[in-house]
Order: sequence, then structure tokens, then C-alpha cells
Amino acid sequence: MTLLSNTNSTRPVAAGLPGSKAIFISAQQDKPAPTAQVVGRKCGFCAWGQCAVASDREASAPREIACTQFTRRRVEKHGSLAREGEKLSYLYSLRFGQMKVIGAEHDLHHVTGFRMPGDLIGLESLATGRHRFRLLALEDSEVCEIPVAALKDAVAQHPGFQKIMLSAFSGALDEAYNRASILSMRSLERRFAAFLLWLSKKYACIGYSSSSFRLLMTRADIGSYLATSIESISRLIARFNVDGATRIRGRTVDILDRPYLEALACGDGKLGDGIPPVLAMR
Amino acid sequence: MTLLSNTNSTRPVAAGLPGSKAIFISAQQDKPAPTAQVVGRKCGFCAWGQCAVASDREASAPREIACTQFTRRRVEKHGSLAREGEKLSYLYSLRFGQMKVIGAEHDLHHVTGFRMPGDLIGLESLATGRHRFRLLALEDSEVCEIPVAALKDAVAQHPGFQKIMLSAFSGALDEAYNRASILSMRSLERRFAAFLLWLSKKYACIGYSSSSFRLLMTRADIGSYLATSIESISRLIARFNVDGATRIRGRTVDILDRPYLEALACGDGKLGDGIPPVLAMR
DNA sequence: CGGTTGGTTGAATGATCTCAACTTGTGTGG
DNA sequence: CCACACAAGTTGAGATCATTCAACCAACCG
Repeated sequence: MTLLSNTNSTRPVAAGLPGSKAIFISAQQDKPAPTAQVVGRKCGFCAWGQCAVASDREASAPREIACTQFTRRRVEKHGSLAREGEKLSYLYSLRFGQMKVIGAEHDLHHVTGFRMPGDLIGLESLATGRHRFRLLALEDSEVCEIPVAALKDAVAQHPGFQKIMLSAFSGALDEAYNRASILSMRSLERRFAAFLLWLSKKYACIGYSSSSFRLLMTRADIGSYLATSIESISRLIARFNVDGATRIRGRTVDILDRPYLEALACGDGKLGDGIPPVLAMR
Repeated sequence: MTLLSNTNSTRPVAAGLPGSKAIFISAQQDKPAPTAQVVGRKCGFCAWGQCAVASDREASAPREIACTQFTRRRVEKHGSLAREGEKLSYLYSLRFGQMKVIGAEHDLHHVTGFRMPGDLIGLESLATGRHRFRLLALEDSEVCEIPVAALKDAVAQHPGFQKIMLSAFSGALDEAYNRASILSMRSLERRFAAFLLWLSKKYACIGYSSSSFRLLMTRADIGSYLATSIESISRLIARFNVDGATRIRGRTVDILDRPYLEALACGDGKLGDGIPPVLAMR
């Protein structure tokens, strides 16, 4: 009941289409025919609700929780979903689109992470109640707004949600450790290889091809994320291309020699499994 | 009740002394008179219990939860508390001593973090049920073993614990982000400055001097943590010393020019507040 | 007392950064 | 639809920073 308090499922900005497939396609208009298509997936938090019911077998669990219960919000390309320091009223489940996470830690504009469809956004700010990072859309995106207060109530009342929160936090921790792991690689070559493989897995997770995709972020974003310069990224791409490991032209990426990249990124490319937090517990 | 099921508070290895002050002193025998002494602090999880009671005002909250309810375990210097892949039966609350966290991600022996007294250990492994990292004691240490199963029950039954778990996870996330933040600094100088300040804050948190302390880890550990070589650390120390920023001789550290280090570590040294997870919610 | 580990220092090499010029791509308005 | 302007990306050359290999020192321990 607490979760259902927010019943106005449509707002001026939200006006979401009923079928998520159509939305997906329309939003990625600048993407040249991804190999795999995402078909009507539910958003992350819906998966949560379902999982809670399934894993808990508790009759009182809120079976009615569905994506449509939450307000959706559109963020257009280059728009911001949240700014650092803002009050955290919602967690966000990214329905489609991609976002970059900007930290103001030492650079004032440091890319701390990227968020893909299915990711839950804002966990790291839950304790303080204020957004720790700025969130910018890399393309037109849509999120579900999950009211924090209602979420807390739900967790308190339905034990099934605790496992889910655990899983979500664990996923967030994983993500943070993975970044640290990437950054701790000495050579740029390895960091970049690890980054490409990570991206690849993320795409695979949401049903796209893992070997052909588009970079929605700029070289500057990548450089910031990997703690290096734009030029180095550019050179690295050139090198990978002539080595036959990849074919990267502009923002189009084809991974040609995955084993080569994995060897670079070290051994088995042990960077977690790249499963989005909210889906990991299926 | 669930939490109290583990009532045998002494085991062969545990045999803890009743007063924690005495324990502290005896354990840091190779430490030359730290400026500040820690007096009879409760261990992290005790703080948890108290907080649960205080914040929740719920009569049924387990007020009786005290540190003595949990088995204590000693780990001697260079001993291991857990190995990666092992089943996670307990979370550990570090009562005294320090540990290093070793990841096998790409280096097979990469220092991923350090744990100080009051820290809660093992959160990142809670979701998988297997230890993600190896834990090695940098000095003789003692932990409280917090049975995972009992902990989960407690969280389910006493809503007050949820806030605490939230805080704990949030602390763990913070720690991970901080490491990523340190690693994302371009120059070694900045990374090392940030590391020193982080250590300093950690010491301050547990009641020690923030400007004079001992490094319990080797140069190799620091190098691994900061993703650089032993020699670079050594040279950096020499440089900081001649610059008058520090006086580091062997493992003895005096921070002489904190503003200088903070300027290096960028602006205000924004690396979170270094408050140990379990105490952060006081 | 020699072996071992941890730590420092020097010199040469190599990787990455910076600065700068240039090319390509993208979006906008006429 | 084209032209233009601006953002994004590439490439080159030199300077800088960090790594590596090596020798060496110091402390510790049996």
C-alpha cells in the first residue's frame, strides 16, 4: 500500500508509451540497427517486485507492484536527471537510454560511471539523502521514479524486499569495485581493454550484441573514466584497430578479437559478470 | 533471540580480555606510543545494537545485544582471517588491529583496501555468500564473529537494523568510491597525498593522532593499493620529506604540512569523511 | 654470522601527457 | 539542402613522469 500511494502514473513529462519496445526503438534513432533488439522488458524495479514475490512466497508481498505504478520521467540527451547535492527524493530505474555519472570529487567534472538500461540509480546517495553525483543523459532516456520514502516502507514491511535491496547494494558495490579494479591496472592498454569488455557485457545483458555496439559517450568521457587523456584514448583506439583487436570508427565499435582483449584485461577479464544490479537476483 | 543464539562467548582462540583498553595496548606492541589512546570503545557491532535501540525506540529491539554475545577471534600478524572463495559464515567487526584486503582480480595479489578498528568486514561478500577477498592481518588483531544467518534474522525482525545495514552498506560503497577516486588521480603525488590523508582521517576516527602514526603496511602494500611500484613510493616519500610536507622515517609518519597535502589531493581532499561504516550513524 | 625481507637510490628506458595543428562530424539557420 | 560554425576526434613532436633493472643499505631472525 505504501508503494502504491503514488498512483498518478502519468505526468506531463512522463506520457510514456504502453509498449516498451516501441519506446526503445524511437529513443535510439541514431543507432544503426543494433544486432539484437530488446523486446518488452519490464523495468528494473518491476523485476524487483516480481522477485520479491517469487523468492519470498509471502502472500502479503505486493504483487501489484508494477512499473506503471511509478511515475516515469523523460530526460533528453544532455539533460540532467540529478545534480550533486540535491535532495534524494527518488531512486531511478533506468528504462531506456544511457547516463553518465559525474563526480565533483577532485576534478569538478570527473566521469565516475555509466548507467545502462535496467540499472538502479542513486543507491550510493541513499544514506546521506543527498545526491552524491550528477547524472547526465547520454541520449534521450526514461526512468521510473521510485520514491525513497515508499521504498523504505516497503522494505520494512515486506521482508522479501530485503533480499532485493541486498542484491541491489551488492551490485552497486560490485560496480564500484570493478571501477577500482580497472583503474588499478597499470597500463592504459589494459584499462581500455577492460573497459571495452565491460561495455560489451553490459550490452549483452540488455539483449544487444556484445561485439557490435555504439559508444554513446565521447572520448573525453572515456578518458575521464579511465583517468587518462583524450589523445591517449584516440591513439589506443588506433593501435587496437591496426592490431586487429577491434574496428572502432567514430563511435561504432566492433570487437574482432575478444580473446586478445581478455588476455590484455588480464586472464579471464574478471570484472564481475556485468549483470545489472536489479536483474542479478533472478 | 535469534541473535542471542550464539551464546558461547569464549572459544579456545577467543579468550578475549574483558577490558578493551588493555587489549589495545598489548596488541600494538610495535607501535611507539601513539599520541592518543583509545579508551574502552565498544566494537562496531555493539554500536550497531545500541543504535538500533536508540533510533528505533522499539521495546522489542535486542537491547541485550552486546559484544560479548559474539565469539571473538584472534588473528595473529600475517595470519589470514579469510581466503577468497571461502564460504561466508560471519561478518567480522574489527575490534583491534589492522587488516589488508587482497583481491585476486588481475594481479593475484592486489591490495584492494585496508581495514581499521571499528570497520565491518565482509559486506561485499554478503550477496554471493562467498568471500570475495583474502583478509590478512597487518598486526595481531581481534574480531567479533557475527553469524550471517543470525544477522539476517535480526534485520528481518527488527526494523531498526535496516537503517544500520543501510548505513553499513553505504559506508562500504563510500570506501569503494574513495578508492576509485584516489586511483583516478593522474599523478602519483596526488594519489599518495590522498592516501596519507585518508589514513590520517581513519586514525583520527579511532581516537589516534591524525598527524603522527605508524604505517603497518609495507611499501609494497601501499604501492599495490595505489597501483604503482615500490620504488615510486619510496621516492615519493623522499620528496615529501624534503618538501617538508611529511617526516616519514621507516614506518613512522608525521604529517607536517597538511594544507600542502590537501592542496595536492585536490581542493579539500574530498574523500568522504573517513568515518567507519558502523559508527557513521551515531 | 649469514640469510632474508624490507627499504632506498641511481640510471636508462619507455609510456603517457601536453601543446598544437589539423581533420572530421554534427547541428543550426538561412 | 547547403553553408557555416562549433564540437569531437585524430595525429605529431617534445617534454615529463613513472617503471624497470640494478646495486646497495638496514633491520631482523634463526
